[in-house]
Amino acid sequence: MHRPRIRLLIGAAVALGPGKVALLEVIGRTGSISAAAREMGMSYRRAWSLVDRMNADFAGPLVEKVAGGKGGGGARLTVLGEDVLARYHAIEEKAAESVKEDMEAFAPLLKEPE
Amino acid sequence: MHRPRIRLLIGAAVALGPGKVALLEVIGRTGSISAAAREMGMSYRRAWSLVDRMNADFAGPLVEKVAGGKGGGGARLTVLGEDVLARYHAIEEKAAESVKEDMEAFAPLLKEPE
DNA sequence: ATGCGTTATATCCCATCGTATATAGCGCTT
DNA sequence: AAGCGCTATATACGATGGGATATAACGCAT
Repeated sequence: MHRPRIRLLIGAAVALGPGKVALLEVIGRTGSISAAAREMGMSYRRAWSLVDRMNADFAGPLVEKVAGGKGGGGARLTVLGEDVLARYHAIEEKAAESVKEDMEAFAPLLKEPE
Repeated sequence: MHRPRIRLLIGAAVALGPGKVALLEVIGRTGSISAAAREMGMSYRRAWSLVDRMNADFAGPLVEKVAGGKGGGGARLTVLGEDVLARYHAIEEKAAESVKEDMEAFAPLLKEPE
């Protein structure tokens, strides 16, 4: 059974979706952009550019980056980053809950992937 | 103010978002894919391919197409198409309502586009 | 039979995106 | 000073998407 999910679009261009959120979480857990990229199977360049875009799109940086130092450096979530993550999850959970029934009615309209 | 929109995802792929929904509505209103494309400022090729993908992704066609005939032919929404549209709007409305407060708390975290 | 406007399809071109790769900069550790 | 691993950045290459254009197929109207 395929599980339809929801992506919240904010404005026209800025969309914080499951992908960026997952990246934020793995960065927070590993303390490194490159480690997160490896774990998620994406190139470092892509992970870095996603982080850069997020840092530019929000009121402040979501990820604090350190080049050089102990272990070569690293990255960690800012307070704003943690906050954004928490609020996103709250929104996602509420939306999923309120829409549960409709989604179940919607699902059978979709073609079953074999 | 940022108004949240909803995008429904099947797994990784996008099943239905604001763009396709708008296209469906204009097709339903104009009775023509090409007329809808003109009105929405997109190429006929793109409109047609979007319709084709939707028809393939759902349990059945959402748009019924007629090549040739009175007025050259046309396109109209199927019963399934109307149903999908209605359910999408219901989902969007409910989700937006349930998430209203959180979105208002989320918005100031975003950089204000000038 | 011809014309009309639509659907249907193919081809070419350009912009965008993402991977892969290479290189530089950084600061702690040794 | 040298090494390490990470951030930072540039370049090249391939894949993808979408626009523009051209052409065919279609079926009703005249």
